[in-house]
Amino acid sequence: MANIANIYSGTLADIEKLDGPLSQRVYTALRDAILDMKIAPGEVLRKATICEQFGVSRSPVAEALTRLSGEGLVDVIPQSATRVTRFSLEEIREECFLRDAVEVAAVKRVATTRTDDQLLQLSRNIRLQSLLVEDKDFHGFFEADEAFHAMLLEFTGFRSVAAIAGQLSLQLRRARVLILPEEGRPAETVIEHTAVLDAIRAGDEDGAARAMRHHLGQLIVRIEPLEQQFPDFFR
Amino acid sequence: MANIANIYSGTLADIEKLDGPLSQRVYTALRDAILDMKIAPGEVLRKATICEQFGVSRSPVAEALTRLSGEGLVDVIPQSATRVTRFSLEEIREECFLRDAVEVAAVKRVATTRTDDQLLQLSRNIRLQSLLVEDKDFHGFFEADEAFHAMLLEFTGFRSVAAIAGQLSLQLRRARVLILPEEGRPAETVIEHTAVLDAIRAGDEDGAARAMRHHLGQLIVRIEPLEQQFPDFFR
DNA sequence: ACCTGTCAACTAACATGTTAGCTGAAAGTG
DNA sequence: CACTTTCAGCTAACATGTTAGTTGACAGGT
Repeated sequence: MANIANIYSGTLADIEKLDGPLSQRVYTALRDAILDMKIAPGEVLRKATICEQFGVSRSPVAEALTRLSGEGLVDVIPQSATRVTRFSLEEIREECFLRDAVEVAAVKRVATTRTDDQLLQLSRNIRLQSLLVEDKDFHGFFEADEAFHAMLLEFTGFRSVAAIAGQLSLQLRRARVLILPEEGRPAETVIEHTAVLDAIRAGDEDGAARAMRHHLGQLIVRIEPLEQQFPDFFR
Repeated sequence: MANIANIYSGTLADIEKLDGPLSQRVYTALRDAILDMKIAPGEVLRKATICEQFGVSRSPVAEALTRLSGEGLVDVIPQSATRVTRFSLEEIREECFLRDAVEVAAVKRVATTRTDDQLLQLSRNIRLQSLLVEDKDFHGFFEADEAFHAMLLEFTGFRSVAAIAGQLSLQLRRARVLILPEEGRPAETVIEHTAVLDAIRAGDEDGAARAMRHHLGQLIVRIEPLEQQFPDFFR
């Protein structure tokens, strides 16, 4: 007999397996679940329920929710409720703009500074992407895709720019989970990634920028139809 | 008899004057004090002391510190202490890179989309900057400078891109307070802002980008010497 | 039937008691 | 004297009791 209050039960990671402070573990578990769309946008998160599920008191849960709220992953309605943030196309377009600005700048820089080792790592990653597409391992492909972009950001020489830039486009990352299974898109993505890498290898700053801009531009046109497809997830 | 624990007493805004939840008021007061360098980098923030100063309990203070920690404005050392984050040149260079990426992208866009009203607002702001420099009102100038950049970001048409981009360069904003009184710099800044505006008015996308890149590039060369000048503020 | 005020139930927000982990000084040891 | 070890004191972290604001259902008036 499924309890309505526990509809996302079992989708949360076991915090026993993580280490560090309780609040950190609760935060990580909730964040992962939200980013992977295991908890639907709009769904209510009750402090008391979360406490029971993790077997912890309200303090660490409150802290975790505060952090998630700061990242825009949950909406706290004062004295009333806490919900997983719904998508807003306006906000997603903004994130696309920012992501484009940062990743294009990164790729221009990398095109002029890249080392042989970096080129090797990137091309290895792309070969991995191809294999995962062949195997139809979409989850694995998603991770390799993220790793490709993260590598480009890291290769700017700014150690944690990838982490900071990642925080800019959390809604985007979440929305991408919805378009993952779209037929043929992963294969196209690999081609676009390859174009970026080829330009970087050639040291062609502007070509790399154009290739990256084109690649990122594909995302928003695939996200826009989601508002019709999943109206409940949007506000 | 000044209490050592209260050395930043009186620099905190009176939370009675703010509204909203207590945690929000505490957060705002602390954040403003940190950004304005009224609490020095490296200074220890004791929960108990803050509670006394604001006359609130530990919960809202804890929540405020959690949020500040998420923004990188304070460092929490588990079970030990909470300090105002020290500067790191590495991190500041990163923020410069990100800020450059975002603001150059913004200015390129605005150069092709600007309306007459927007041009008017920008030129009004620059005239205000000139007046404030003449009056040697550095604090006022600082605010007008920030407003200029915020306006450019807003004119991209992405409503809250200014707010999000602002979060990217909090350390930069804090460090800028230290270079404020540098002789002659404000006057130069006005000239650089004018160059940006002129290019935007001319619809010269690349010229605006170059002008903005040059302007932002001035910042890091002025920040770097601060590490020698204020060694205690750096880690 | 349709507003409209009241109120009970539920939630986050706040206060406070308790625990666990770090830290640095002092005592012990070679 | 140097190099551990112990331990008291302090801090953030966690648990839990209490308050206040929101919401929606329901009663009563129009």
